[in-house]
Amino acid sequence: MGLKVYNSLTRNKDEFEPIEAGRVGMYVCGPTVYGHAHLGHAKSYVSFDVLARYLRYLGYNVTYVQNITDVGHLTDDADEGDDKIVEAARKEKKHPMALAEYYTRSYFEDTDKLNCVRPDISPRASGHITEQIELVQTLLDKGYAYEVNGSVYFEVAKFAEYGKLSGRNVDEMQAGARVEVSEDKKSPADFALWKKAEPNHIMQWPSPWGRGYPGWHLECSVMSMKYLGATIDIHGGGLENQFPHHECEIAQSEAANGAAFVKYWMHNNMVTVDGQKMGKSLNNFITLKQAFSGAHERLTRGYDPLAIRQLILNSHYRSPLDFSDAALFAAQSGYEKISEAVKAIRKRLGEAGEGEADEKIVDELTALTERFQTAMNDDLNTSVALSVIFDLVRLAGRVLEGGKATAGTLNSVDRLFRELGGDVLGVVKDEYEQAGSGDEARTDAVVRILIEQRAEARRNKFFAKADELRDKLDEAGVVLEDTPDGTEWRWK
RNA sequence: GGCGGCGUAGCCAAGAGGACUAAGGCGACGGUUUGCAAAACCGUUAUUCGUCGGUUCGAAUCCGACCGCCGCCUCCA
Repeated sequence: MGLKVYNSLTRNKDEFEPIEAGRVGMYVCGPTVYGHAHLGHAKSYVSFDVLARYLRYLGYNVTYVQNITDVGHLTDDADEGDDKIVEAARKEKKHPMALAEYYTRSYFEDTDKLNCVRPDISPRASGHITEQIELVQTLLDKGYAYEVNGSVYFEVAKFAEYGKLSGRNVDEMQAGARVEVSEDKKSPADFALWKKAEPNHIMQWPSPWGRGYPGWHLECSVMSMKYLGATIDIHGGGLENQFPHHECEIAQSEAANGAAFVKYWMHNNMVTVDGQKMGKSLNNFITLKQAFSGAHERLTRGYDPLAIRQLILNSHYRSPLDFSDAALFAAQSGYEKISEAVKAIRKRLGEAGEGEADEKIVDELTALTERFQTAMNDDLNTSVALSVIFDLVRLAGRVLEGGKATAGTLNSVDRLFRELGGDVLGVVKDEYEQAGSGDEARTDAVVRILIEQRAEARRNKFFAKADELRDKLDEAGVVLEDTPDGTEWRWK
């Protein structure tokens, strides 16, 4: 059985078949860089990162494009209001491009920590103004758009299929919508392709219709077309962008090209914090940097970025995910459990003698791999895939327990951790930091002196003294573990 | 007002008509191990899937009503 993905367009789990055999072009809506990325971004980027990783695991040659929106995203979807970047730049007293650059770097910093593989291309909207103007001109030439006072709008009435993705009927929507209608538009549903810029507007470019800037929806059409062709395999993004953003992309692209825009539309569900929508006004808005450091009043501690990644993968990408301190804490424990198992296997691997892999173990590993693939093939059921990793952890524990596992067996276990846990899910690292460099080495030396003191006390059966040392180290954040090979320590 | 989703153990979360007397994680508890711990391993922890009805030989899974929660249609991934 091959991969099936839920296609928002067909509202069905469709068999995945790329347009061109062996190659996949995927485009995912990226950040508007006017602030630090938050937990909501993380769910989207991690979800699609796993999709790209799994497609590669299956052997596809994937080209992953994700835009960086640095112009054109207005604070108001009724095509009024200011550009988000410009507004934020004004507040931070920076040039808009400096602000965009700052938050673009911040975005990559955070997604790198989440172990998201970088997109192959991260095109900037501001770098594709020429192409955007060309698309607007094409739409005008074909009669799908009209110009009013230096702005150009897409005439939704001309595109009969408008609404096919989101299942909305434009006429029915008008009644209760609170969208204020611009006087320039023929219909409230029409959307801006190009906006006229006032003379003092910082970001503006010359165009056939005067100086202005592109509408937000335009960039995704233009950049996906430019790098992936008129029809792409997968377009991903957050559910909240299904309407109007993606609907508008379809209208522009298909009207201009006369060809289907996207074969598989995939949408990830939203994030809540403590059961409520995350919003700046609710005081539950948590950025990734805050989640990593713990600098937020809703959090009791900082969390490992990969623990956050694991929490995201613990539920399905199409299910809503609630971030709470308790959920993060549980994910952190679970993440550490996996890490410790991988480290233990690799440590033993360094000491194990040569030997073929145990056939029984190999059979079990094969069964686990099959379960993993079946789960992932079913619209990326990462929750079950992750449970397979935990079964692998238990298997690893059993393998180590006997003390006489061969290098072959240990290698097989480690390889599965690397392929499934690492390459696909991204929660197992290739290398784990080892104590032994810089400050860590000095700390290690000091802790070892205390460990030796305790060992001395234990040898002499002064257990009270030994326990006191252990308790005090614990208070200082150092946990001791007595193993057959001596005492190890780690940070609490 | 229009559209959509969800409600599974103390918590997080899979499962979507019969292999379910319901995965996995966290937590808790018991055992092995330990001087005692920690870690690891083994085991226990939902006779039941919001409530009430219906369809069916069979329902957590389908249908209906009701209750509760959440989201989109404004900013937001």
